[in-house]
Amino acid sequence: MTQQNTSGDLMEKLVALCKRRGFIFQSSEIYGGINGFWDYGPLGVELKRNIKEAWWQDTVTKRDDIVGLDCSIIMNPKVWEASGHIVNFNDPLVDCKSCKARFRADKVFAVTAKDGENVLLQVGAEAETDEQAKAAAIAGTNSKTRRRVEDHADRIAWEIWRADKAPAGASNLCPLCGGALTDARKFNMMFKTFVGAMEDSSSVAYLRPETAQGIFANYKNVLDSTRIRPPFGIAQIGKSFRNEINPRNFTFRSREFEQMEIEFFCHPSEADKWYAYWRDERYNWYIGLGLTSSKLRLRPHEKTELAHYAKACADVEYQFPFGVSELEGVANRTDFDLTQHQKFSGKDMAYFDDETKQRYIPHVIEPSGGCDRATLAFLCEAYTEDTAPDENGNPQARTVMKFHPRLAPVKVAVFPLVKKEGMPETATKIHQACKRAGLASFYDEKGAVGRRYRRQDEAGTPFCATVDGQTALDQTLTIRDRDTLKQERISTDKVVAYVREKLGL
RNA sequence: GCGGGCGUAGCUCAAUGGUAGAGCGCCAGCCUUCCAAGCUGGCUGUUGUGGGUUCGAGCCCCAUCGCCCGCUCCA
Repeated sequence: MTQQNTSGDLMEKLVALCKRRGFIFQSSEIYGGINGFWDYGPLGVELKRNIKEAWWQDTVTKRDDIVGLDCSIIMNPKVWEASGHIVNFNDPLVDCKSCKARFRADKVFAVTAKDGENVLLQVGAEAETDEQAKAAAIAGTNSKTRRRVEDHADRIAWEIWRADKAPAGASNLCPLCGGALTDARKFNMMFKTFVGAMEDSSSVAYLRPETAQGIFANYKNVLDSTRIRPPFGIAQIGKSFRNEINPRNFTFRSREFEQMEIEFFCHPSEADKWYAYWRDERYNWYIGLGLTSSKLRLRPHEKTELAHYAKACADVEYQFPFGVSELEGVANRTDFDLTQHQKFSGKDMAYFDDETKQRYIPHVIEPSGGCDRATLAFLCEAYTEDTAPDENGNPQARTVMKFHPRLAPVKVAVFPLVKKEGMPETATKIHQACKRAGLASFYDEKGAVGRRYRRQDEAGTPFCATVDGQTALDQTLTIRDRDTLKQERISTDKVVAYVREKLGL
């Protein structure tokens, strides 16, 4: 409890800082906001762009076996029929909490037989009517119970209800394993819209709930338009939409979010190998960008946790202040998706290997990461409170965002120590040189230099270059490290090279 | 979705049912030769929104939106 209160404070501070410094705003805030949607401000958009750029560099640009793609958000609705997203869209469903089986709520009944206060029988049954449910319940029980029910038929009180009409507080039972079922609900998780001006059933379309299906739908196009061959991957970054019942935890569960997904196609016999490869590769990617390994976990899914299409799955999880939650899932989706699309589209999805003369539908390993979740994790990781000495040498509280330099929204800030003696002019020139060199640079001459340092600390700027009295004499300035507060004197014309080297560029 | 808490200036918070305030920040200047607190002046509100009660509502009532916490959920 204490820990959660502390954590809550940390999250509150982070949310406040994000708003104050322009990382993240609530969407449509002037109209009272809208639940589950968020905007990235000037610093936030730079941070998020840097994360996406790092991902693209590391998964596409630096590799020979992955190509990129950018699909439309709205696709032919048949895509979602094939993927399974649209199944039973309008029917209330219940899920078994134990065995994960799913049923239409109007086809599952709870049957209870009571002899006075004595419950003889309480089961779930798949059926169309009350009578069928009762019959199924009797048929499914053991012979002893069946005899008691039949012998005392006149004393037995039957309670039978449909899963979507359960009395308040009553829970339904799984017809297969006897486990508890969730409440009945509609899975209208996809945002629905209409293509064209007419709003009728023939024009219904959906905002994609994942970018993956666009990749599967283009798998043939990529094979035919490039000379890439399995094992190979297709990567995409893009927005997806899910009408989450309960958005929560700042940007963590949003209704509009950005995904970074790879679908990696390989021979079925190599799927396990590639699954292990990508699981480790993706886990290490986050560590390389500064998430500490003690807060990062790689958690393999239990068999019962696996979705129907997955043979194996592991989550990269991060210990957020509000709990351990998923950043990315790496799944072995087998040939499920391509087979589905082959079935629904009638197009052949098999790949013919000229060397082995073998024809097969590739299996797919899917590393699927949440860009906004990664951004939030990097924000949480970066948030640090420490102390720095003030002008009298007394320690003062300091808030600093310790972003990995590669992700920092601003790479370098350039200051004149004081606003006179030509220092602003010199500093401006250096600032301009940094910008020309492609470094995100910020110029500030307002107020005391200590205040400017602190402002940059909150923005997470790794380096501050300060022009002082000595600059005019020997063309050197001080460059200050965000984390250590240490300063070095370097030549004014070395600022770009210095920052680049520290960024690892 | 259920239960609880909260919503006042950019931020943190005050204000018996009776004239909406403070600190910080921000802006303009001054002073400042290296780590936020010096000086002068200035800006800021349909008290989340909509109704209702009242002579009078930031305060009481209802609804609604949003945020936080706990359950639930996350094919």
